[in-house]
Amino acid sequence: MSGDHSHNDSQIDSGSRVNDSHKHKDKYKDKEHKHKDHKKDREREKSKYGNSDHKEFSEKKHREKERIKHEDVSTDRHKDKHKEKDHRKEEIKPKKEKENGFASPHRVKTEPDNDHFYHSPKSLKRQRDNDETEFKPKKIKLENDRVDKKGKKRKQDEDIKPKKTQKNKKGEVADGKKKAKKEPEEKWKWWEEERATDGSKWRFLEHKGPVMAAPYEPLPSKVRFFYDGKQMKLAPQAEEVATFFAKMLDHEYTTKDAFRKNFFKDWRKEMTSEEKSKITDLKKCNFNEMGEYFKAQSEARKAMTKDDKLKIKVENERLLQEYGFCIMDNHKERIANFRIEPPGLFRGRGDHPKMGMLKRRIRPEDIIINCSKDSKHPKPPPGTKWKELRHDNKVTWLVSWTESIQGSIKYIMLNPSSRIKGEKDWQKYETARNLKKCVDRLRNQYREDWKSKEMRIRQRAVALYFIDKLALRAGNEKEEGESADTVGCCSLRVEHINLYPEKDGQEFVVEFDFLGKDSIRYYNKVPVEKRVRTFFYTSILNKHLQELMDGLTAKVFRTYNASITLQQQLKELTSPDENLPAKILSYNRANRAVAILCNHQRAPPKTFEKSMQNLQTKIDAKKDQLSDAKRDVKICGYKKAVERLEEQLMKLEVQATDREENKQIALGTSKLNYLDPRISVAWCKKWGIPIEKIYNKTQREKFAWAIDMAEDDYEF
DNA sequence: TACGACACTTAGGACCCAACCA
DNA sequence: TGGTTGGGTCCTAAGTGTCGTA
Repeated sequence: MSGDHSHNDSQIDSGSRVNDSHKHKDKYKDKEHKHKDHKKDREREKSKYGNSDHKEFSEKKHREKERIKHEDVSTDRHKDKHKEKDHRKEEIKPKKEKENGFASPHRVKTEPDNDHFYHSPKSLKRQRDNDETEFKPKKIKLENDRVDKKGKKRKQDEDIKPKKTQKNKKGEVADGKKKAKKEPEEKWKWWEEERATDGSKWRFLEHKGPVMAAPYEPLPSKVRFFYDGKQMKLAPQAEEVATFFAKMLDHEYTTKDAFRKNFFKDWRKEMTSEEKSKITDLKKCNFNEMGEYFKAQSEARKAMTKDDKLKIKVENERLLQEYGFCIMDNHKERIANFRIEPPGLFRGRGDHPKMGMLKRRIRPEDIIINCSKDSKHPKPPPGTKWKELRHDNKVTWLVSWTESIQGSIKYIMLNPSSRIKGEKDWQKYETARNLKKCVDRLRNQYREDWKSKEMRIRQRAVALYFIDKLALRAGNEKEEGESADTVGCCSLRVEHINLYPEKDGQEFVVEFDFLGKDSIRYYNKVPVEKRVRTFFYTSILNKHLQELMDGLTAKVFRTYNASITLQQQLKELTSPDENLPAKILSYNRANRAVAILCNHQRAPPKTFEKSMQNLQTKIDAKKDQLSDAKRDVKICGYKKAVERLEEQLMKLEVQATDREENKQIALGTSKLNYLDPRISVAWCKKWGIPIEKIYNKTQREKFAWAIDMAEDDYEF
């Protein structure tokens, strides 16, 4: 271990190790490599489909037995090691404990109830026939499909036997045409139907293929490019790439060395040999006229007449209707991204070594189409061919291609509101709920493992402890130089942590300071249990986790801890006598607690200070009005007016608090990806909050399953 | 068992547009 | 009526985790 950890030596156990350099990773690979046990995987795949149906147990309550608070003692502004984004991080992460008793990162931990609480996973088990070779929809059900009512929830053992087919089950394909028309408002409740158990993702898939990027339109001749002060006409290929740069002139990217270097290198590849011999220095290139031209175009677009704007809208709508939906297993489903990514310059995040490289244009010849054999296949644009036409129902994607920067595969897939995504999401939260029932056992075990004689085990246990306690990401290995230098729990290196036997009056403090996903800084100082002063594990934990609980991986801890924190915070923060805005503030605060835990940040809005000022002005004005009204009430008795003003003032103040607290925190990511929506739905039902106050339309579509199935007593 | 390819989820920022306000 | 604001949507990068193969 050659790493520079001398500053920590006094605290570091002789067996300890933080990944000290990429070079040393390999050393550990031999021992801690990933394991594959296919048989086990298959078994897991099977059992995964059946998790507990919470409905069955909603009567039973979990008792909170233990609450471990990990206060965040960190308030220090820290070193300017990381620039840019770091500053915003700096201000939000080391939050002091707030009035709601919440400190970042907040932990609320509960003990598992007895295992009987969770029933066998039959209830979610659904099957499709495996032997049905010809599954062709005779009737396509739109979103407004009618679903036979069979009570609110499926019963525990109702689906043990495989249903013949969806159509048989509902009897709709054969005879249900009229029914479908009768109740057009009713949405398809896929969550009341059976699931495939054979690993297939669909039985029938038909779509129109992707919308290709618009072809390049050469610049009008009046828009000139100058090299070394002299006008120069570029051939279309080089010109197109030049316009990518010109469109970004106002962006900071174009000042960065790596961006310029990568761009210039790739641009030259697109030049004719004559252009290549002339254009040898990016500094001598003048793209200003191009830049101005695009600015003017965008201004013109903004200034278009209503009519012209409407025409564009109509055309977009037409494209959406034509390409934005597919037919999957009898149902029309929305596609998430049906457009092929247009060419441009790669905008990696953080200090990305490939920023500025040319993202080349994707042609039909690069595109793989996936659909049913017996569907109407999408046609490539005239005179072209798809790279491949595939019929793989073991995957969910409709279209794929390989991008030119990292060589990774891009996909067109379905919208979050689709059955295929919803089922997976539901299952994710069920796995997290399974973790809830054994989390204490796991916690006891990793604490035991800290004492292990084997360094490997100690490292693994400490990594798990931090993944659990701090909701860190796993931190998979990455190829050096291929992307920004970011890390997660298992790829932390010595320079990312400091250990203090005592700091700010606390014993055993670990200070984390590293760039995580998207180069978002993670800064945190945490007091830890004594034994945890030392070691980190450098390789994949998931094998171990899999042994501890079926379906358990490192990221399940994030989901679990996020959801349990929301539930706990909602209980703590909601007071029955609060009015609606105050309750929503409480919800947002609970949501915020999770966002802070998961380190979800955003750049403060550019107009933040100003908009806060405006709001304050309004508040002041309202206060004046109120005191005037209070004076008048004595004379004229307009009590109602005073009450109204008080309420208005309260609303404004709540709004200001909420906005201030939210300055650098992004709530959306946790809401969309980590919080079991049934917790929010139950909370809304319990307190009579309209669900629209918590979820917008898109979110309601995504979480339709949860809105339908969760009652006010749902327990995560 | 090691590794690369692949599939899919999670993520923040850009952009658009409707509501609101002066 | 024009400008501003902020929520919602789109975009696509950047993660996690699994699978197939040698």
